[in-house]
Amino acid sequence: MSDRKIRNMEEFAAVSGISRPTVSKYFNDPDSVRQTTRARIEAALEQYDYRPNVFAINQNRRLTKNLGIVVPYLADPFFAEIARNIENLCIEAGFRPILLSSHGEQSQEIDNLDSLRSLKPAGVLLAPLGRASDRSAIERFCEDVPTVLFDSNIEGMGEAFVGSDNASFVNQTVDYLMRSGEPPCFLEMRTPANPNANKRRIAYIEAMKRHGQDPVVVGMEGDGWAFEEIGRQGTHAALSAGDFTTNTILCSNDRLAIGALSACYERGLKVGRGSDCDLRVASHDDHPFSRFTCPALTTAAHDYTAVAGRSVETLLELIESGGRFSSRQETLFPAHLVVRASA
Amino acid sequence: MSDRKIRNMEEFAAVSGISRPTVSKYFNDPDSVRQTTRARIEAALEQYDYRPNVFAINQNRRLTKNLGIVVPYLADPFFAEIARNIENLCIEAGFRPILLSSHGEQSQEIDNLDSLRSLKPAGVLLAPLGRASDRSAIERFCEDVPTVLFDSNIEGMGEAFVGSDNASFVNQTVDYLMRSGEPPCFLEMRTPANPNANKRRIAYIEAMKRHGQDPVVVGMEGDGWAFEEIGRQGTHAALSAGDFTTNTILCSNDRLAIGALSACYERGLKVGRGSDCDLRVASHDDHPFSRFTCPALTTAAHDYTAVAGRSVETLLELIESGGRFSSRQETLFPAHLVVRASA
DNA sequence: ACATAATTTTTACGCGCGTAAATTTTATGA
DNA sequence: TCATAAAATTTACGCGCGTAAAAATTATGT
Repeated sequence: MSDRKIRNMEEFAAVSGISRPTVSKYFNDPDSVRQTTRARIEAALEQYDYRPNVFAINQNRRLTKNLGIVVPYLADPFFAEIARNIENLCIEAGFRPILLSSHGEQSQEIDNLDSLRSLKPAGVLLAPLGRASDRSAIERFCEDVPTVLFDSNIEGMGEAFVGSDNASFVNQTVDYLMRSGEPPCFLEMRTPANPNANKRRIAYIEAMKRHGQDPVVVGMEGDGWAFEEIGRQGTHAALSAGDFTTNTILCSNDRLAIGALSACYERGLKVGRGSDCDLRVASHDDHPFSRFTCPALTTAAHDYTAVAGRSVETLLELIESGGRFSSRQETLFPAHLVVRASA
Repeated sequence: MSDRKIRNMEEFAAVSGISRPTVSKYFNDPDSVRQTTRARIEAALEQYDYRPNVFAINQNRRLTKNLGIVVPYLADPFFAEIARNIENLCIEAGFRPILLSSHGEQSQEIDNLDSLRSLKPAGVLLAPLGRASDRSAIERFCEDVPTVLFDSNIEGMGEAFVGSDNASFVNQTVDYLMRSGEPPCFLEMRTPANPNANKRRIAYIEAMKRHGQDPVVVGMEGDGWAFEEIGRQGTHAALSAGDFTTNTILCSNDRLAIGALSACYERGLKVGRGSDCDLRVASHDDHPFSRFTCPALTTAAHDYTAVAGRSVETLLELIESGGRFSSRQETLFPAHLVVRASA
């Protein structure tokens, strides 16, 4: 390993005794050059550790190997987990993922799309903020860049959507709760940020009617992404007000449920399905932490692997199709019930 | 808003009737051009929504406005939270943060440093993996790019380190636990990924000696970043083996504690400081979720704001100093105790 | 050894922008 | 109104690399 610093491909081509265009060809596909030149280049690579500038590479390519990934809030382990899965799949497919978080804010989401435009990505996987998104900004972006939406659907945006089937989530939890105890009351934020929440509420109401029960929806005040705290305070308020007409609470998502469990604990209420328990709490998402709550949370789980896998597959198909599908594809994966101790 | 698409600064300069170099000057500092030309440019900006390509901008700048941020594992809410703080501070300072996660793997950390090199950042804030880091790769990087380490220190690397004072964390929890009940046993991973863990163990042993007590360190098997699961299984094992000689467990960090609480719950052990409780559990970090565990976790809290703020300040000073400090700076912030219900 | 095909090299331009120097245009003041 | 300063324009080059076309070099089969 020589200590001389190689600043660019020009210098590296010089020390390896090969012309720059051939070196360039090598880096794009090592098999596209003659065996002997490949050996010479790789010998030079061992002496001088040179790697092409990733951003200059994509400056003048017909089709780059960049894939953008945008999630609404990366500090939420749910998105961190799914993003990590997607990133790995992109790398396996020979692409270069660029992960950006919108931090729950519209301005950041717009900035992210703008940054991605500059990267000239081959395609983008976008989980939009939802209610807070600037629809027209996203629409314009989708016109320019092949985009697949995931997790949170916005009608008509992007060439495809991959996500989970909210009705499947709710049907499974409601059915389970109905056959194992009292009918569930539904706990949610009054003004949810995400369209999935609305679909879950509707699915809950439908499911309850199907069971011949009156739906009970309890809304909580609060805005932003501090779901646990909203769930905690909202549950305290609802318990004080006597909003829950049964002993069973079905939360719209796990983070609210974590807050609800916290409130129950603070009030000395025992959660679980035993006869000595005061309440049952169930939820949706199978958040990475929900296995570790006390009691562990009964929940409907996303098929993380399927959603991540299908999202990447769909995007790659889209790219190969030249950026357009004949019609917008929607893929929804069913949930699977994870029964733990809380309900 | 015209529908004509502007592809680059050249075209935008044309439609705004100003020369490209002047437009370039405007985007770097709107006040650096004459009022009338500024008005003309901004009028054009309202008609055609053009924004310079962020990556081309930094291709040939003397000093870019890019700042790199590398964290070892972004799916850990602790790092997500501190990264979010740092990102915001960078933006306020007029810089452009690029956040990368090493996903707990050496190869990814090396890749990240390499990507950053391509971005020609003005500086980098690096929270290294720790034990899994490739020291020489990091060392070479620090030679080329002004770098400040944070959270996890590696002796001699980078121009400065900003983090928390592990001894302060442990002293506060140990002192509190000693004066409020039985002496604590220390629960940790046998082979921790992070140097902070080692410092905490040493500080625990020191603190116990100071109190005239025999330290009891309980090590848990396990590797990787699934700390909750390691904590859960390890606690089960330790409880079965009778490793805890007192009723008080002090965990090395909150994520292990979350797992420990889960194990206690599964065994029907009541955690808290009441007379009806079987165990006390305390910990370190004040992880974003530790307020919502059942019971809520007593812990020593990082001064998130101070660490994030000082890290960014230090990096900006470093950049202004031309990338070198006369000597390596180390800033450690003390913890503050957060007493909740678990101990 | 020779014709042919396959690679490589040379040459030259492009991506989108920063930046420096020389020149021209505008603004300012007496 | 004219000299002077300030700002804008023109011109030209650079960043690190992709890529296309033409010329030169190698490898292959017979």
